Amino acid sequence: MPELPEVEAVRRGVEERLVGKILTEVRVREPRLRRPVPPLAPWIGRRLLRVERRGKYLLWRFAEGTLLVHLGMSGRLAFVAPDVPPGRHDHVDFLFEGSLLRYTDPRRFGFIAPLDADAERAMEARLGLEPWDERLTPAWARAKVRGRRRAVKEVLLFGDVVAGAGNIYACEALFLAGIHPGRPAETLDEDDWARLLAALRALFEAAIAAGGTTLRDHRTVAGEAGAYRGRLAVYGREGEPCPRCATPVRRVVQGGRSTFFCPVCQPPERTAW
DNA sequence: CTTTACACCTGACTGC
DNA sequence: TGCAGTCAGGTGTAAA
Repeated sequence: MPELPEVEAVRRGVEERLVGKILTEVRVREPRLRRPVPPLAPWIGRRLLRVERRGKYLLWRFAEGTLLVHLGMSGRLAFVAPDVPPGRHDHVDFLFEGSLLRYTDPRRFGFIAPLDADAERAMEARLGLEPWDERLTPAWARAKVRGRRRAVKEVLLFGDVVAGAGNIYACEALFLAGIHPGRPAETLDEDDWARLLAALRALFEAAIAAGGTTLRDHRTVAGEAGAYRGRLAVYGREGEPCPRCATPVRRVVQGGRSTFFCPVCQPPERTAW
């Protein structure tokens, strides 16, 4: 589910209500997430200083230590009234001085883990730059993928150039930039990267403003669906007319995942297949 | 180094 | 209705 805009919508909502508050209680009903939920008792009594986002990861910065939260494919965080009984997939409750933040995750692909300095360094080494990082220039991106013949769409998903794009926004950004998803990453010149980076930034900004894209699971922490879905140009629209040229949108499979694109607005040139 | 395969889970949908 | 098969917004590991 959640890509950068959805995680950012959750980050803002959590920060708004919980910064400065103390974690007073944790209830773990189902510890079997993608990684087992660690003992959280030591975190009780700690004050939450701020909530950061890095790619699709949430970093809960406490006065002592950091908790890393990832929502996986179907994870949600939502504020609920303290007397609402938990449902089948409501795995963890966090109580902060009367506010109940509930973690729900039907597929259990998400995780909650302490993040020490070493683990954070390892994460930083693996992860690409934030879309708005000043170091993320067309020249930097081009150098980063030198020698990689892998398709640009798969490189976007891997997230080691730009962090935060998943399947929806990778497809949408390539459409906005007019770049064929199958082009080997190393064939993009600086002009291509300039358009692609600009497209990603504009797309993420618009999607964040709309509260993200809800296909199925995503909700803001207030429980509202994200409104960006209706603005998707190609994702999930196989056979429908391209909004720019009316050519039917095509679907192909790359790395086992669906890719949607317009064969006219995103001309093939040199493709990976 | 790169690429591929697969594993982790449940639920929604399609076709028979 | 039911049942089997397919697909889904994401990592992370192992093997080739």
